[in-house]
Amino acid sequence: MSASELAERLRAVGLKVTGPRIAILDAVERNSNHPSAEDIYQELVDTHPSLSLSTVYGTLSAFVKAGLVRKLSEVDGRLRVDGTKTPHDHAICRMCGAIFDIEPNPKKAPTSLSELPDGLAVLDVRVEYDVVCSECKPTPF
Amino acid sequence: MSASELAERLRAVGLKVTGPRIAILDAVERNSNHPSAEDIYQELVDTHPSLSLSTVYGTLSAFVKAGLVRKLSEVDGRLRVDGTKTPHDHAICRMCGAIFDIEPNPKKAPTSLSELPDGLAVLDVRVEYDVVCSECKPTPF
DNA sequence: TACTAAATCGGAATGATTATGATCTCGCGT
DNA sequence: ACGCGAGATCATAATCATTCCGATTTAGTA
Repeated sequence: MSASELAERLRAVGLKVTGPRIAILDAVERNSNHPSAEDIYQELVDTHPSLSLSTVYGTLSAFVKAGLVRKLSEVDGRLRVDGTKTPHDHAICRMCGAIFDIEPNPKKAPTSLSELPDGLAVLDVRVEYDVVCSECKPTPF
Repeated sequence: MSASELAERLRAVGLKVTGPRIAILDAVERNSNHPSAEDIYQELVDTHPSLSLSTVYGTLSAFVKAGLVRKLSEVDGRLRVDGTKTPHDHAICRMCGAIFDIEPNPKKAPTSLSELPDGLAVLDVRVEYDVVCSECKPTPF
């Protein structure tokens, strides 16, 4: 996606367009490995030497609030984000930390949002499977 | 639940029966507010003065591995556990951190385990709604 | 082009969790 | 009942992802 298209995406959600934001949004959407803040920083620091890790944290936080990226549960104590456009579920291996994308079964979606009680305004839904992947299978417990 | 019943539960999953473990299992199952490790420690330290916070962490970890309690996503950077026997979904207010129990709609359960690809062995499933609760509603963003 | 609020930077501070190593104790076998 | 050994507990220190801070820079507007 070109820089001007990325800039337009930022404007569309009311965020100022800056160099770091374009670079980070691009990196998050390009990286389908559910990167951590540190992952993104390491991926960008070569081409953006002045980038600060604290900017990555702040920018990701702004993106999550704006709905540009989704936040996963922490894995191994690290925040992980998902910048893909089509929501899907995740399976997280509790042995090695690998994250697998799981296509949600549309007929078996989680409780539909309108059925939630009271005045809860829903920002996002996460469906996560704690698993042991085939790599780690030999000693599951 | 009596101490001997709690002890039996521990034995059933292959865990040694100790004073701290009985106290922590009791506290987790009694406390329906999805407590953090610190919450449990504070709840028990008066009656168990020698209890160590690190024991609470280690014991909770053992309980999660044994399937006695479930782990939720971190809220405000803290681990939260759920010791109730009947699994249910959760709505987490991202403004104030409150956690609400959501009764899952049985007709709309998440992807059934047998449909997961490959050799993934499923330990647990989490369905979590990020919400803004009615208390925090006025300024949702 | 000047102004202002917001964004960025770098480093220090925070704080939940984990690691460590020295006791203690449960559960088993004698 | 007693002793043994593996595992549990304790107290403290270390870790490290994340947040906070004040100073500086910059985007967007008039």
